Amino acid sequence: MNNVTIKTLAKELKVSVATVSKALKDSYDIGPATKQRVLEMADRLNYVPNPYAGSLRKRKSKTIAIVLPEVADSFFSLAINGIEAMAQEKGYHVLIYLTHESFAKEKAILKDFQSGRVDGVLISLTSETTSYEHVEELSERGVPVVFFDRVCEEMPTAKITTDDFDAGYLAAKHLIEKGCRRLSSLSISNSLSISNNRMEGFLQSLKDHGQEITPSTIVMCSNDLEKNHTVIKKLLASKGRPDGIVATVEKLITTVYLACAEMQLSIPQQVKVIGFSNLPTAPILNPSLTTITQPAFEMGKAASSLLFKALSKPGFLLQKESMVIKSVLSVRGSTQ
Amino acid sequence: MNNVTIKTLAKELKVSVATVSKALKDSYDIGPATKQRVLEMADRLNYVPNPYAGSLRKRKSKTIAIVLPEVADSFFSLAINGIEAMAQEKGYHVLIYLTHESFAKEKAILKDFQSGRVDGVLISLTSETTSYEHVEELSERGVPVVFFDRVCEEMPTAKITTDDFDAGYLAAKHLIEKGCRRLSSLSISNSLSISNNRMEGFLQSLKDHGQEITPSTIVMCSNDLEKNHTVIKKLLASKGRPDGIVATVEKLITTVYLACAEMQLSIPQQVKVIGFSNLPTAPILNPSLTTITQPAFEMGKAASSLLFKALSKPGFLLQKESMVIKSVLSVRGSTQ
DNA sequence: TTTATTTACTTAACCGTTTTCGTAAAACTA
DNA sequence: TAGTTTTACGAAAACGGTTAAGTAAATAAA
Repeated sequence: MNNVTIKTLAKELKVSVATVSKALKDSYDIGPATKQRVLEMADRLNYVPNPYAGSLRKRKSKTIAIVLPEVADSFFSLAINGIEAMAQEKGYHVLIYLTHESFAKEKAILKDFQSGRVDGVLISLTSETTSYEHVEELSERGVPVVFFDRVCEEMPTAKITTDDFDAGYLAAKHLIEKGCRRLSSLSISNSLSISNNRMEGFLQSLKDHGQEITPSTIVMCSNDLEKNHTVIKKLLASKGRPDGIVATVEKLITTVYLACAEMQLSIPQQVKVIGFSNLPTAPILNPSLTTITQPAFEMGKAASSLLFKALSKPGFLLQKESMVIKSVLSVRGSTQ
Repeated sequence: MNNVTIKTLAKELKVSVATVSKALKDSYDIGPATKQRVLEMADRLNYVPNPYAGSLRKRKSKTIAIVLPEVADSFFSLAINGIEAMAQEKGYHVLIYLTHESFAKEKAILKDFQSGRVDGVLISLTSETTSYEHVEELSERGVPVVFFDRVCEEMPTAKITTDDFDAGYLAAKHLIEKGCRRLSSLSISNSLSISNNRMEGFLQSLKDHGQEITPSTIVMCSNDLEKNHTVIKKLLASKGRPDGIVATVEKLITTVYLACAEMQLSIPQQVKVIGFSNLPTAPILNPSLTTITQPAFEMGKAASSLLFKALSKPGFLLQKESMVIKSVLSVRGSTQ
C-alpha cells in the first residue's frame, strides 16, 4: 500500500529513523532546522504513519468500540452520533459491533477485546444477557468499560442511564390522570435492568394510585414482530382489555398502532398510548404520539466523554461516575 | 493488558515461537501432538492474539471502514445493520466515521485510510462533495472503495444505488395520476448524483405528462431544520402553491407534515405527499405516508458483499460490479 | 583553560506476529 | 547400505514505528 515509511524519509534525508520519528512528534531534542526538513519531506512524499506499528509499540490503539444490540431504533442511531462526534474530537477511532441481541455474540466480541484491539468500550447489553463475567474479565484486564442505556447494575463501572424508574412511574401516572383504569405495560425482556426499572416504576405508580394489578398489567413481547403483533392483538381482544398502554420500547409502537387500527379501537378515545421513543415522527403520527424521550445524543456524548476521561487520566475511577439523565414526557394526541 | 503472547506459550512449552505461531494456524508442518499441546496451553492461559502485530506483519487489517454523513435517518441505520452483518460473517471489523456532511472531514478521513488502517471502504458521500481526488488517491493506493447510495458516477469502481431516476419519475407519475397539477420536489443538494437523478426523473415525468415547469417545481432545502421549515411554509403560502409534494429525503417529511398542519392544509385533500423514506412509522402517520422505499439493508449487504469479494479475489474488478437495486412505491393515505 | 552541561543526533532494543530458510532426524527408495 | 525425501521443528528477519541510552560536538560554567 503506502510504501513511504519513516525509513524512506530517513534515507532520503540522511538521518536516522529515530530522528524522523521524533521530529514528526515535535520532540524537544531535535533541532528546528531538521524538524523543518523532516516535515517538508513527509509532506512531499505524502507520508502517512502506519497506525498499527505505533499501536503495537505503545500498546494503545486510539480506538474504542461501541457494542450494541442493533441500530434499529432511533435511540441507538442518535447515540452513535453522539459517540462518534466525541471520538472524532478526541482523535479516536470507533469500531462498531452489533450483537443482534445474542449473548453468545456479545461474549465473543468482548473476548476479542482482550487482545488490545481497543482502549475502551461502550456497551449496551443484549436482552439475553444475565451474567457478566465476560465484561468483568475485560475490565480486569484493564480495558475500561462504560455502560449506556442497557446497563448491568452490579458492575462497578460507569453507567449512563435515564431515570427509568421515574419514567415508568410517570408514564402510568399520566395515563391514570387521563382517566385510564386498566393499564398494560409492554416490555421485551425481564433481565434488562432498564426494562425492570421502567416496570417497577410503572407498578409502583399503579400501587400509589390505587390501581389494580392483573395478569395483563405487564405483557411480555419479544424481538419478533409477528409474535408481538399476535400478542398485542390478543391483549386488545381480551375482555378486560387495557384502556392505557405503555410501549416501553420504540419498536413496539408501530405494532400497537396497527393492532389498534385492525381492532377498530380508536386512540385515544378507547385506548391511550404512550411510548418510550425518540421517533422524529412522533408529532405527525395518527394520532400524534405522547412520548417519553431519552436524550440519546447526550447520553452517547456523556458515555464517551466519561470513557475518554478514564483513558486520559490514569487514576480516574469510572465506578464513581455513573450518571442518570432525565428523560422527558411530551404529551401529545395519543393520551388526550 | 494481555501479557500472554506467543512467546509466553513458547517458553511454557519449550518450543520456538515459530512453532507456536504455526500450530495456532494449523499449519501442515507441525506435528499433531505438538499442535494439541499448543492449543491446550493457549486455551489454558487464555491466549488472545494481538491483532495489530498481525496486521503489521501481514499488511492486512481485517477491518473495513464505513463512511457516511450521519446516522440520522432510517436508511443509514438499516444499511449499517446490513454491512455489519456481512462483516461479522466474514470475520471483518468495521470502523465507522461520520462526516456530518463536511467535505473537509471526508477528505481527512480518507487520507487517514492511506495508512493501511483499513483494507477497504464503503462510502456514502457528503452533500458538499464535488471533487473526488481524495477517493481516487485512496483507490490508487490499492484500497478498494465501494460507493453506496450517494455515489460518484465518474469513479471507476462499484456503486450500489437505487433506481433513482425511475423512482423520481414514478413519484411524479403517481402524483399526476392522483390528480395533482402543481408539483414540487424538495431536495437538499444539487451536487449529489442521487438527488440529481431523482430530480431528473421527476422533471422528465412532468414533461412526459405535459405538466408545466415553474420556479417552484424544484425547491432547495438544506440540512438546517429551521430553514427548511421556513422555506416549506413559504412554498405552501405562495399563490401557485403545490398540490403535490415529493420529499426526496426522509428528514424533510416531518417538516412537510408539520408545515401543512400549521397552514391548515389537509393531506391528501389539498396537498398530496410522497416521501423517499424507510420510516417504520410510515403506515401510522397522520395520514399514513405514501413512500418510495429503498432496500437499505440489502444495499448495505450488497455493498459490503462486493467489497469482500474484492478483498478476497485478487483480480476482482470492482468497476464492473455496480448494482442498481429497485426501490418500491408503497401507496398509502397521503396520496389517496 | 579545564570541566560540566546542553544540544542534536544515532544506535539498538522492543512491541507480537508471520514467514522464509535451514536442518537434524526419521522414513523411504534403490 | 547409501542416498533421497519427508517430517517436524527452530533461527532469524521482517512489518513500521517508539524510546531508552549513548555520544560527539558545541556551549556554558568554574
